[in-house]
Amino acid sequence: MNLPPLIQTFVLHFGEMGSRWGINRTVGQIYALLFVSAEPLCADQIVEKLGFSRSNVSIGLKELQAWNLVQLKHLPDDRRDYFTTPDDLWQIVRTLVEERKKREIDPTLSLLRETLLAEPMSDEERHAQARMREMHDLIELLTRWYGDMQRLETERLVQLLSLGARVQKILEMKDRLTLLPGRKSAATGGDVPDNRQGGAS
Amino acid sequence: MNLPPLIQTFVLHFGEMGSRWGINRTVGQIYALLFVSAEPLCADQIVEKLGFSRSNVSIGLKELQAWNLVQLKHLPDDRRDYFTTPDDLWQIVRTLVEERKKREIDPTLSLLRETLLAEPMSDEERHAQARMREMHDLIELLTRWYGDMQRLETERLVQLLSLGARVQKILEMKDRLTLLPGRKSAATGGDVPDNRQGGAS
DNA sequence: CATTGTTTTCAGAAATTTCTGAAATTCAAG
DNA sequence: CTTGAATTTCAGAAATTTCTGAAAACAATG
Repeated sequence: MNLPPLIQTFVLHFGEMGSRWGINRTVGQIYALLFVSAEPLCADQIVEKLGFSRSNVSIGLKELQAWNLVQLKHLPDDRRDYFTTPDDLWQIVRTLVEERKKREIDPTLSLLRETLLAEPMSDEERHAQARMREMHDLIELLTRWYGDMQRLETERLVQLLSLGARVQKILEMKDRLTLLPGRKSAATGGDVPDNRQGGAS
Repeated sequence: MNLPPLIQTFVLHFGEMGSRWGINRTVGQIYALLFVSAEPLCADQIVEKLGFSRSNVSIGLKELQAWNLVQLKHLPDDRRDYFTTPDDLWQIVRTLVEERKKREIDPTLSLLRETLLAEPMSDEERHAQARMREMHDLIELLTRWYGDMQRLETERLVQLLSLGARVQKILEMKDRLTLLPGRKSAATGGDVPDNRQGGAS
């Protein structure tokens, strides 16, 4: 591996993290390298810097492309592909979540929905189904929420996140406003559905 | 594998999903099984139902305990350990996120912080550092937000999530209120402004 | 349509992870 | 202490994943 120490540390760490998240170490390292590089890199440069075989890098890049995590660039008079990561970190996060959802959450939701249609043949299955329904509803709630957040402009999203728990205060304020006599419910577009989950523990 | 079809489907799916999230298939299946079971199960029952070796189950259960994902129960006059998952799904989600944060996010944040202290030796490193700072700040923002959410009571949290994008509307309303002359911004954690009959749509 | 520079594919090698059975350990009760 | 039911450990087997080099495919150029 042929990198300045600072970058090497980072790259190794992300290889490690990647593998804990079900992403192979090579791919994690390639991504980390692209992420910190000022300029787009081509496959051979990556080979040179990380010391993997050419084919390994090729497969890794293909995988990153399949995840929409890299952008392709071309230099004039050079037909090699050069790769970068988006400048906008939020864009990266969005893509990551989106892809993960597509591959893991959505299929899980489908499976749960199907399973919930089946006729339980025993109490055992009846109980299992009830649990699956709880899970289904929870995932759906989270997914809906995510969809809403995904649609917000980044600036608004950051605003909201920065607010953190203080959003609570504002909601209480809204409660008070909407409770005032003679006013129609304020700009909420309706009341919050009672979506309570789970119970005692 | 010795399970009713409905449950088997679920268990297999979660084994699969587990392995995509860096959790081994066995552990995923054991967890799924416990999750849908009405009664606590002991290791031998799990062996019987899933058909893994006894030792494999033992290791899997140990791992789940290390992740705080299962609860131990004891039946009177039986010294075997029986395992369940919490009834409250939100509790499960909280634990999952918390553990994942502890193992992956926190170390990453530390590494980033350390890396940011180093003196860059080249433009290459300087640029890398700038990228790492962006990443650090983003993760920290998300982590802070998560900490806030974690602290909310489940009921409040669900309320907030159900609100989804509509929270926007409320914030706009709040903006309008706080923009009225003579008030300081409310987003700083101060108390809630008293209600003016402003122009909420 | 041959040449050249480049990327991709793929079969098997290497590495890693997971799983097993046998032995060791634990611990409550006689 | 011993016994015996239960759990854990661990070395190696099995399975899976990752990685490589050589060959094939591709695509722009003359």
